[in-house]
Amino acid sequence: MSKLRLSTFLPYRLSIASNAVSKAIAAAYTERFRLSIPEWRLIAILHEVEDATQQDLVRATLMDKVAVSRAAQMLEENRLVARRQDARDGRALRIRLSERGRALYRRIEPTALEYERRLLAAFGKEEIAQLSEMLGRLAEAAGRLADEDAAD
Amino acid sequence: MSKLRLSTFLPYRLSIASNAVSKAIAAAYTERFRLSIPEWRLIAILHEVEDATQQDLVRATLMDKVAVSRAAQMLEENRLVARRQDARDGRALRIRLSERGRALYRRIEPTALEYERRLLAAFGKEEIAQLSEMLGRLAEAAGRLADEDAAD
DNA sequence: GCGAATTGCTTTCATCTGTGACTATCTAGT
DNA sequence: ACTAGATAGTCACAGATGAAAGCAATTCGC
Repeated sequence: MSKLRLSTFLPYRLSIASNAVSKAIAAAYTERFRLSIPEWRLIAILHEVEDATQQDLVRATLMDKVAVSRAAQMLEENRLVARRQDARDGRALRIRLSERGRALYRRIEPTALEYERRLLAAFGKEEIAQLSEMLGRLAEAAGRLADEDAAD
Repeated sequence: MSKLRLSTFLPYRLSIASNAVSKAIAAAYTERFRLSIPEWRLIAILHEVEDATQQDLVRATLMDKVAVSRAAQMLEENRLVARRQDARDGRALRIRLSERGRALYRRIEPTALEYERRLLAAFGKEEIAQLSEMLGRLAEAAGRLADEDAAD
C-alpha cells in the first residue's frame, strides 16, 4: 500500500501548472512583443514605480540580480529603458522607462490582462482570491523550509 | 489608473510559488539522494506502474521525451532501473525499478511526504483539496490557451 | 509486400540560467 | 584618514533545457 502518488503530490501539481502557464505566456510575449518574461517583469514594475535601482528590481521581482542585470541591459539596448548612475550612490543604476517603453507597456497591458482573464475564466472571484492567497502562503512556507534545511 | 500590478498578477504569483517550492525540494533530493527532480519523478511513477516504456513515462510525467531519455540513462547508470527492449516493439525500451531502485524509493517516500506535510502545514484538508483541484484546472486552461494561440 | 509515413528514442546544438569571481563604490569602526 | 567589510552591478563559466535532426523499427495505404 503506497501513500504517495506522483499525480496527487502537490509539488508536482504545482510545477505542472506553473510550467503550463509560463510556457503559454512566454510564447505570447516573445512572439508579439519580442520580450522575455524577465524583461516583461521589469517593465511592469517600472511602470508602477517610475524609477528604481536594479537592487530595487531584484526585491520587487524576486529575480536574481544577474537576471535583472541582463534583462535591464537588453531593455536598454532596445531603448525601452534608460539607465543612469544614481546621484548619491555611484554603484547603483537608476532605471526608468523611456517613452518607447511606456508605449510598449500600454500595448502589453491589455494583452496580459486578457490572458489572465482567459486563464481564470472558469474560476469564480472568490476562488481566485483564495488561490492567490494560498500561492502566497505556499511560497512563504517553501522559503522557510529551504532556510531551515540550509541550517542543517 | 493602472489595472495591472505585477505582485497580484496570477501567472507571476504562480511562478514565484512554484519556483520556491521546486528549489527547496530539488535541494533536498540532490543532497540526500543524489537525484534530480526528473529522476525522482521517473522513480515515483515506476514504483506505481512497475513497468513502462519511456513514452509511457513522457505521458505520465508530462516531461519532455529528451528529459525522460536523459533521466532514464542516468538512473540506469546508477543501477536504479533496468532497461530492456520491448518484446513486441523493438524500438521501445521497457523500464523497471531494480531492487536498488525500489530500496531507494522506500527511503525517499517518507521524506517526500514529510516535505509535503511541512509545506502544507498551515493548510486545512479542505483547502489542500481545493488548491490541488484548482491547479489542475489552471494547467488545463493554460494548455487550451497555448493550443488556441498556436492555431493563429 | 513495398515505399511512405509514423513512432520511439538518442544526439546535437543553441539558448537560458545560476554560481562564483571580480570591480567599483560605499559604510563603519578605530 | 585608513582599513575591513558590505553592497551594486557585471562577467565568465558550467550545467540545464528544449528544439530540430537523425536513426532505427514499425505500421499504414495501396
